[in-house]
Amino acid sequence: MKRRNTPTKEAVLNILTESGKAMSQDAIERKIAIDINRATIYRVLNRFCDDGVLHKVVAEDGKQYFALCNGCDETHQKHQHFHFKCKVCETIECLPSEVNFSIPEGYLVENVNCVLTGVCDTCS
Amino acid sequence: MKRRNTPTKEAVLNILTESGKAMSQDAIERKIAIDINRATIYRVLNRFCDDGVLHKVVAEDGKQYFALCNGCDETHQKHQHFHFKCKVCETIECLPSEVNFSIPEGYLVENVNCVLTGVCDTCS
DNA sequence: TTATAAAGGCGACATCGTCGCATTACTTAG
DNA sequence: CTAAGTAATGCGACGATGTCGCCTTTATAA
Ligand SMILES: [Mn+2]
Ligand SMILES: [Mn+2]
Ligand SMILES: [Zn+2]
Ligand SMILES: [Zn+2]
Repeated sequence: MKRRNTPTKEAVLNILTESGKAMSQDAIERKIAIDINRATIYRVLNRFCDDGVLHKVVAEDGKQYFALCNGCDETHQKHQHFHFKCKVCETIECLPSEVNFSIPEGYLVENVNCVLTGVCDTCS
Repeated sequence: MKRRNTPTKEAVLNILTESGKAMSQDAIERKIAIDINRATIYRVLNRFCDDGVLHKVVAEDGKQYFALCNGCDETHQKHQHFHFKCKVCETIECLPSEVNFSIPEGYLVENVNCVLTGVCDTCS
């Protein structure tokens, strides 16, 4: 299963790089120049997640948002940082703040999904 | 808008009290004795959330889970504790571990949604 | 250039949560 | 106790989301 380079991959990655935020499929589709099928965008995004290029966040709206892995922990496959979703501008960004928690004996944590919702600095 | 006492309300609250976990609409519908419409269950749950009886958690599957407010923040605005979802038994529970974070200047946090996913002690 | 298989387009599907509207039933005033 | 007022419910429908199957297209290497 070797990856191939396609215009779609490149376009999606460019959008996410330029924005610097976590974006949903529909936001990417709206922002992207070329016309890409919805299912294809999801497949591209999920492939990037599998390859450790992106990571996925599920917000309170139940939607999936995808962001570049900048300094994410690759060895543990965890992205243990907080995310912030502004309810005004609707953008989601990765916060530098790390997630720290304690769990009961015998529990095994495999993934972390932490989203704070509110108003960002530019919107307040 | 005064609340009324109905068999539906009571049944839903009983289910959630007995389980002691956070439950989704479909799980409640499956567990409940009487037959209640899907939309009605959601309306009951959302009303309970408005009244501060329940709180809502969105898991990585994008679904909403509802749990009793036991010792939640008295303002009923924030429920700043972690939640754990076992990928084996699919149950979600409220953890005692509080959510602590630092946020950039000018940001205002209004809600917290933190879900850890993995395997619980009974399933491991 | 050609064979191989990864990637994309398209349609379909299941799920989830909400809404509008007509009906039911809880509450309370009388 | 009865009846009016209105909260709550049932039902159908809807839009949004994410995935899958199948066939076609295309990137890549032999
Ligand atoms: Mn992130
Ligand atoms: Mn909780
Ligand atoms: Zn904002
Ligand atoms: Zn379990």
